[in-house]
Amino acid sequence: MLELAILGLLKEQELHGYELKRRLTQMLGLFSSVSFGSLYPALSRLETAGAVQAVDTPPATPPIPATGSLSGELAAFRTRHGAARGGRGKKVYQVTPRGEDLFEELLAADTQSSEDERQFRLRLAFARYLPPEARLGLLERRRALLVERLAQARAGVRGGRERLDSYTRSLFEHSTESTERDISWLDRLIAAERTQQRRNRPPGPRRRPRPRGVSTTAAPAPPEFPSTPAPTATSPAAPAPSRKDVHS
Amino acid sequence: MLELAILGLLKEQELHGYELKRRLTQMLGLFSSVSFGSLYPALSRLETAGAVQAVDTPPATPPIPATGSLSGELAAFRTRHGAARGGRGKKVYQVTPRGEDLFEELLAADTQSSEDERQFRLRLAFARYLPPEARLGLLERRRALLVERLAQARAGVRGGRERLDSYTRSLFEHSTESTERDISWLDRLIAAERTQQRRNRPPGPRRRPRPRGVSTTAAPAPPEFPSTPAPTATSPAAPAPSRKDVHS
DNA sequence: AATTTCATGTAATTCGTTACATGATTCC
DNA sequence: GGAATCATGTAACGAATTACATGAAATT
Repeated sequence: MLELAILGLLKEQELHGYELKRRLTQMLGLFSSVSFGSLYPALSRLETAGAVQAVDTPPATPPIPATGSLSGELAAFRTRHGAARGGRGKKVYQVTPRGEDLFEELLAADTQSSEDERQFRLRLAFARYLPPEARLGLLERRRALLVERLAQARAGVRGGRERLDSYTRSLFEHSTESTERDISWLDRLIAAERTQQRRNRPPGPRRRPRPRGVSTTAAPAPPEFPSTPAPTATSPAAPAPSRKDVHS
Repeated sequence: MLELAILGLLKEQELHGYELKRRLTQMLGLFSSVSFGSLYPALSRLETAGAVQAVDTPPATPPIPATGSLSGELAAFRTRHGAARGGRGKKVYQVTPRGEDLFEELLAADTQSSEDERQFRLRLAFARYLPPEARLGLLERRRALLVERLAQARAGVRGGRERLDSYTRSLFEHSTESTERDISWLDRLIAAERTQQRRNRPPGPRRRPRPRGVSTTAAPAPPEFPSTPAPTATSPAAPAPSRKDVHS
């Protein structure tokens, strides 16, 4: 998870750990913060795995002005070269081709396990790097999961004998409402995605171009979009195709 | 976290692990599932700590019908007595007085750290066990946190140079909107809570009855409710005091 | 010169998961 | 008597956190 986020940010720009943390925290500001205690080890792992590497910063600073100041020159040396690697200088990282592959792999992996809220958001934030089909799959899996949860939550409440106290009830109602909103938001995204895909593959005589056997783990059954899997007030009337926004 | 949830459920009803898991999963259905691999160890810890204990089920089943069946009697024995504790019989737990204390303690603890969504929801679900002031504190701290996050997210986006692609943008907008809704939901809860507290402590001559020095960790400054900590569109016009629901 | 902020890292701990292993009960 | 379900537990592992330790650069 952290690896994916790091690689994603590093793809766009070379960064060092400290700055990376700031961006992650802000980017994940919508989900959570990241601590140095997890960031640096993650960076080390990635470096060991050959997914990222410290860049040789070309000395934009005057190349050794030879001021005679031993400590100054030493500091400059440490910052830019060897010692910086092992010592305390700033280490600016970049992704390697190996890292690009890893990124793709991590992004495509459909863990779908618990604590997926962050996972999903993270993947969506990097959705532009996904092939269109995988993108749709991501959105649809998420939608299915939310619909499922909603149904279960409602069943649980209806099945449960004990009436809830006001706090639990309020929590339940608010959560339910939020999930419904999430679902219809996903519906809009999915609709936009479909529109977009139709536009880019316009005069295709075959409706479904038979998905090439790439990822075996995802979507064995066709999407079957508007056939509300749960009958209970899931699709909010109409998907409201107001926003026709296309990525970037 | 898990301990708190277990104690809270066990407070209302004696349960065994398997059933506990089912209820937890459903209750946390709004947040997440729980695995046996974490549930049983948690139960063991609580038992070791003397917070819960296996109940001596009074033999509602006919007390040893003396059928001559050795294995049958052995099984019955195991289910109800000694061996059941160490062996494989159903173990029904109840909270001890010690456990009640632990529950109060865990519930009152204001961890406020990361992964607090679940924490907050769990605490709110048990809010009826909190003293009114602590309840208000819980809601207000949550609100403050969301407001703070919202402000930071907006600042981050405005500060960031790179324009976001459509997915990130949509994610950001949706998250922002959700958070705003959460905040105004909290506003309603807080307002209801205040109304409720005024009603129960009606003709008090002193407005603020000088909080007794109990918890040092929370709310050193007075609540200062409607003074929007972040100026940016936080309070949604009016708190809309439509629902006057009081707990249970 | 001192303090703050930037910057990198390690160690111990927390809290949970998945996978595995086993036994008891119920139903066909 | 065999399968599904109920029920309890252990072992190995995972991902992140907090606390600690250190040092370099910028600011006052």
